[in-house]
Amino acid sequence: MTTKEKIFTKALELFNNEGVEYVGMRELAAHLNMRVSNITYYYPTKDDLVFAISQGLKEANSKIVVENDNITLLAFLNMLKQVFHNHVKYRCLLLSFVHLMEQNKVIKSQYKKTASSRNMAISANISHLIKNGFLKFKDKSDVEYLVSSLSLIIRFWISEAAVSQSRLSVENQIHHYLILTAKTIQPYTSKKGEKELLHFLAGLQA
Amino acid sequence: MTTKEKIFTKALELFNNEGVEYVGMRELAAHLNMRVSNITYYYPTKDDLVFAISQGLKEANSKIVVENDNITLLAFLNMLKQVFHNHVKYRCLLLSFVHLMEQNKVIKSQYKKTASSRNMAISANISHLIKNGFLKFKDKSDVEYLVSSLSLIIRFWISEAAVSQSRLSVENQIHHYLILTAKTIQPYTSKKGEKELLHFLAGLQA
DNA sequence: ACTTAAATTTGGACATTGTCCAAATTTTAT
DNA sequence: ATAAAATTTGGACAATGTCCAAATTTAAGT
Repeated sequence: MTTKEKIFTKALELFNNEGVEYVGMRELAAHLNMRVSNITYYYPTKDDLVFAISQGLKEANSKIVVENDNITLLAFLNMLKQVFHNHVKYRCLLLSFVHLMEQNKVIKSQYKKTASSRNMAISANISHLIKNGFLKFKDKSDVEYLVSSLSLIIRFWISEAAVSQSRLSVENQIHHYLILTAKTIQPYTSKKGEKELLHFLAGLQA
Repeated sequence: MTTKEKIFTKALELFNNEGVEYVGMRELAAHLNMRVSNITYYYPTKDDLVFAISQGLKEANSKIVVENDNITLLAFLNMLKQVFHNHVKYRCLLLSFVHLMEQNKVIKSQYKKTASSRNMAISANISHLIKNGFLKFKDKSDVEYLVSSLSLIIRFWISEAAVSQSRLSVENQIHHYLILTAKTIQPYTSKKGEKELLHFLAGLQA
């Protein structure tokens, strides 16, 4: 493992445990048996380090979220499950989300792209799920608002969990918000869709 | 206006505009034609100042959220609308939400109370809305998850808006998330409930 | 093997932050 | 008018992220 990778890994670990804002460069350096300016050689500013981590999340998610015309509702929900797990691995980012947006302009512009492409990916998947008979909508604008709802849950569930559900294990937190996600979709399912949705929920208990 | 109130007001203004973390004590003092240590006389630490502001939001919301057995769905939605407006007035708090939770233990314990009492208030209102024939649920657990969904939207809509909807005016942002809230409730409305809900949505346009 | 250049690591400096305190000043009460 | 209390002030402190010149290690060419 290169020095740069060691820094990345230890930073992610400490940031996740204590919060990005509460891990100083000196503390990070101490954990690495390194001097501070050695870190700044690879990552000139703390923002650069955070940005690198955000790229890590982006890559991890890009491996999961795939465009697929033949997607099923079950596959869609399982995809979200994997995204949730990635969010746990990179939770420091999501917990400092708005703060990072305000502070770090590179992350902000980067994120805007990610956000809109995610929204489009969700929209596309919803369209496919309609076409494939898993979902049905009375009103066209309902689709748009379902996408908004899902975006909100996906982006902020871990923040909510940190505040309200910290007594639960990580696994149970994920379950809770996956159920919430499924329930949000449920009103728009067809018979076929609801069957898969219930199957997904049953699978969560096992 | 007392010195303490002047500090409070100016701090809220600057915090809202620039973010809590990006307004230093010296900058705040300069805007007040005051020395830093004069602020710390009234608010020994910045946390104390932030806590005072959080109390302001709490009081503002407590005036709105009332227990009412005869509540209608329209009244419930209008209550949420006022809460949303309060959130705009105190947006610095909600934007730094998770960050403040981690850092400021007084705010954290304070918030946990507020959060659970809010959840209970929403739950109580939903129960009344069921009893009064505006909502109906097939599954009992659906109630619990609707409450969770509403909590999530209420708490994080402004964070989402700051990132994704910053091009919209504040008024339009509020509209967007009120519609989202209404759509979240819609699947569980009775005929009577849906009528009021549509009336509320129509009122938003005017 | 020796020299040179590049890459890496180091210690110390800098400005900025929130916090704190003793002294000075203003206000209030007697 | 005087004493006490409340308020305001300037300056200090440790901690933070950032930066830079010098020292050290590594790699490459002869």
